[in-house]
Amino acid sequence: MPSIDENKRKAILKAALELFSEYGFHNAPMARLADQANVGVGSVYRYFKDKNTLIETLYEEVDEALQMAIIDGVDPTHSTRKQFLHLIINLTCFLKDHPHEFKFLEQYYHSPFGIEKKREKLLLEKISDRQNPFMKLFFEGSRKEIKSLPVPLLHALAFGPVLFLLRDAMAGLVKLDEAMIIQLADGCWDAIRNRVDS
Amino acid sequence: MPSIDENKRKAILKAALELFSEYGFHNAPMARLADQANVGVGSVYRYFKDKNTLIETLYEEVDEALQMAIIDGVDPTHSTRKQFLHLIINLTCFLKDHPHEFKFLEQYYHSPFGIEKKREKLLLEKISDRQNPFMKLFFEGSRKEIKSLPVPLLHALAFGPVLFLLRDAMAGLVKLDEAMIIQLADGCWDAIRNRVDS
DNA sequence: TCTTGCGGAATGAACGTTCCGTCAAAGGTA
DNA sequence: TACCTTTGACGGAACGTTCATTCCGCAAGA
Repeated sequence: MPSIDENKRKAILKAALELFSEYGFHNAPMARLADQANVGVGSVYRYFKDKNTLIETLYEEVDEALQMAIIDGVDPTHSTRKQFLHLIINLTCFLKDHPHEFKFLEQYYHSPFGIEKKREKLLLEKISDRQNPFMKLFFEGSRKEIKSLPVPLLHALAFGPVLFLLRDAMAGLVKLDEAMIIQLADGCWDAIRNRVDS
Repeated sequence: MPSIDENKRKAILKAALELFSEYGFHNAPMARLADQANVGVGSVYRYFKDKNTLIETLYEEVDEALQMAIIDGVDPTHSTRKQFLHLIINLTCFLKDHPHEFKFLEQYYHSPFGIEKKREKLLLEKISDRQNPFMKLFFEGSRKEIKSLPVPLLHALAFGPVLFLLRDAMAGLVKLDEAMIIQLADGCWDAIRNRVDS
C-alpha cells in the first residue's frame, strides 16, 4: 500500500527539531535522527527527499506556529502601544517556552538558506506588508505615535532586544521572569515611540 | 632554523577569517584555507594545533580589535548620554566596516564554543565589571540617567538593535548610512534612559 | 652533512544517500 | 475459511564523498 504514516512523519520532525536545536545541523547525523525517531535511516528518505528538505519543512512548520502565537489575543481596537506590547510579549513568551523552536530558528536564519529565505520574505512583504501584524502597527494611523524611521530600523529596535535577551536566557545566563519580559517590552516601546517632550 | 614565520601566521589567520566568514566553519576545508593563504596544508598545523585552535585564536584577535575600536575617542568627562552614543556608534561603524569580522563573530557566538565563551566572560565580568566600558556607564553615577534594570536587560536593549540591524545590512537588505546609525544609537539610548516625564 | 621547515599525498573517520533483502498485510482464488 | 501471491514500507548494510589530520620525502640553510 502506498501510504505515508503521519505519526512517523511527525516523529521524524520532532526528532529533527530536538537534535538540530541541540547539536546544530552539522552535528546531527541522519543516523542519530532516525534512531531518536525510532525509524530506520532509509525510512527518513521516504518522507523527506534529503536533509535540506527536512530542514526547510521543519522551518515552515515552526514559523507557522510562531506566527499564530504572536497575534494571539491582540485586539486591534486597543491603543497602538497596548497592541505593540502585547505582540512583543507574545513573541517573547512563545520563544522562551519553546527553546527548541527558538534555537532552531536562530540556526536556520544564520545558515545559508536562512539568509535566502529572509531576502524572499522581505521582497514579498514589500507587496503584502499588511500580512505582518507589526507592519500594520508601524503604518496604520500610528504615524504620530511611532518614530518616523526606516522600517528595518524600527524592526531592529523592536526585535533586536528580544532576540538578544532570549539568547542569554537560553544559555542560562539570565532567568527570564514575567516582570523582566514586561520591562523588555517597555524598553522596546520606548525605543520606537515618538517622544512628546525632551 | 626553528622559527615561526609571523607573516605566514598572519596569512593563515587572514585566510581563515575570510573563508570562515564567507562559507562558515563547516564549509571552509583546511585544504582550501591553506590554498588561499598560499601555504601547504601541513604547514597550517605547524602554526595551529588543529582547526578548533585556529578558530579560538582568530576569535581572540578579532575580539581584541573590536574592544579597541569601541572605546576609541570616548571621553569620560562627557555626559553619560554622549558617551553611550559614542560607544554604540563606534561599535556599529566598526562592525559595518569589517563585515568579515562581524560574520565571524556572529558565527562564533552561535556555535558550541561561543556559548561556552560567553558564559566564561560573564563570570569574569562579575569580578571585573569595570573593564567593560558599557558596564562602567551602566553603573558609574548614571543611576539617575539610566533605567534601573537588570544588567542583561540593559545589554539587550543597548546591543540587540545594533546586531539586528547589522545582520540586515550584511545581507544587503538595508543600506546603513551615517544618519541611520545615529538614529539607531538614539533609539538604543531611548530604550535605556530614564524618562523625565510620561 | 645535518637539521628543520615545508607541502601535499595518504589515511581514516564521519556522514549523506542509496540499495536491497525482509516481512507484514491486502487481496485474490477455491 | 484457508492458502497463495503481490505489493510496498521498512531498516540498515554498503557506497562514495568530503574532510581533518598525519606522515614523509624534499629542499634550503648552517
